[in-house]
Amino acid sequence: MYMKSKDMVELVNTQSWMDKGLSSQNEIKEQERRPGSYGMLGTLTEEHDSIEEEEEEEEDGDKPKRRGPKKKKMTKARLERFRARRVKANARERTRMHGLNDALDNLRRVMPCYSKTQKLSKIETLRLARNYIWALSEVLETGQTLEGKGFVEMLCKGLSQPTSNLVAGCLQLGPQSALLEKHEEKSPICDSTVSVHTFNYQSPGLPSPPYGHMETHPLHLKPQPFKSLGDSFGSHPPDCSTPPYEGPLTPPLSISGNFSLKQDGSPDLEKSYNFMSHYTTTSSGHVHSTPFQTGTPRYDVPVDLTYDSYSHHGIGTQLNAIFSD
DNA sequence: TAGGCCATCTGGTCCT
DNA sequence: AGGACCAGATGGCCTA
Repeated sequence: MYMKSKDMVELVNTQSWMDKGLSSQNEIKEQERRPGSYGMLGTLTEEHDSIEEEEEEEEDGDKPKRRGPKKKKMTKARLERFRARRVKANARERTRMHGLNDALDNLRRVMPCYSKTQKLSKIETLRLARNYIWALSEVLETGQTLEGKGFVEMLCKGLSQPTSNLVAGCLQLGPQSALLEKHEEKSPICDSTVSVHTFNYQSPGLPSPPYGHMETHPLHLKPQPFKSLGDSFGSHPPDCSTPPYEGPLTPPLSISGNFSLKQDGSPDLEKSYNFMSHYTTTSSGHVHSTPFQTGTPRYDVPVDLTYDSYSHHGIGTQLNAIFSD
């Protein structure tokens, strides 16, 4: 009854995978590698068989009868249809999740800190995005210049120490670094070949470009030395393709509504992140933390680090948690 | 080995 | 009926 994974790959491949051009050997191998994939269908079939048996038992047993429409017998034909439907649904779901991941990737690209080699995790990307929106709306609302330190602090609220270090490191890069990035396709700070960084956060001025890629980031459409956020966004918005906004400002984006703020105006994030760490990268491009050794001299970003550790839920749950707090 | 992160499968629900 | 969306479950990979 078990369908071999190879057969399943072929089956799926002939469906939506071909449509999306996802039929590379690597991806097929990825599918074959995954234990949760396809083999489960066999299990599922058995489950249905057992349901039938259970129903038969119910008829002559003492158990109360099941309500609702009686389940039809799983004939071979029905089973086949069910299986085909399931395979199609799986393929759709896969495609959907790929789309979601693509969107997340696009989001990563416009974040103040982007590196192809050092991807932020999904949850950290969402947190950073929230902070970024918050910081930008703060600029729009108050029109005030954000000090570099303050900007970084805003961005790092609620982020893990490794991500905070990463953000702070990226924001410290000057235009030279942007050039480097252009040549090397990655920021030296974010280079995954450099495994450990600490940041001596000393810039009293404003964050310097790049915030990610010059080509894509809205703040980089006019690559010029950063004066200040106030200068850049004051009466004359940056020279970008977006026409100047003439209408009333977006009602403060309901900062207090979108982000629950403490009295000092910072997002209210409960738990403290109570260990200090460097950030390191893995071969898979993820940021990982390394706790500092006691007594090791270090220069950390003086960010009031808080970290609300959401439990491991689905991304939907995580989104809810992020946007409801 | 534990924990974080991830991709995938799956069944339920809602919508068209 | 079929597709989109969602959340739970599962297991692999990686690092500390």
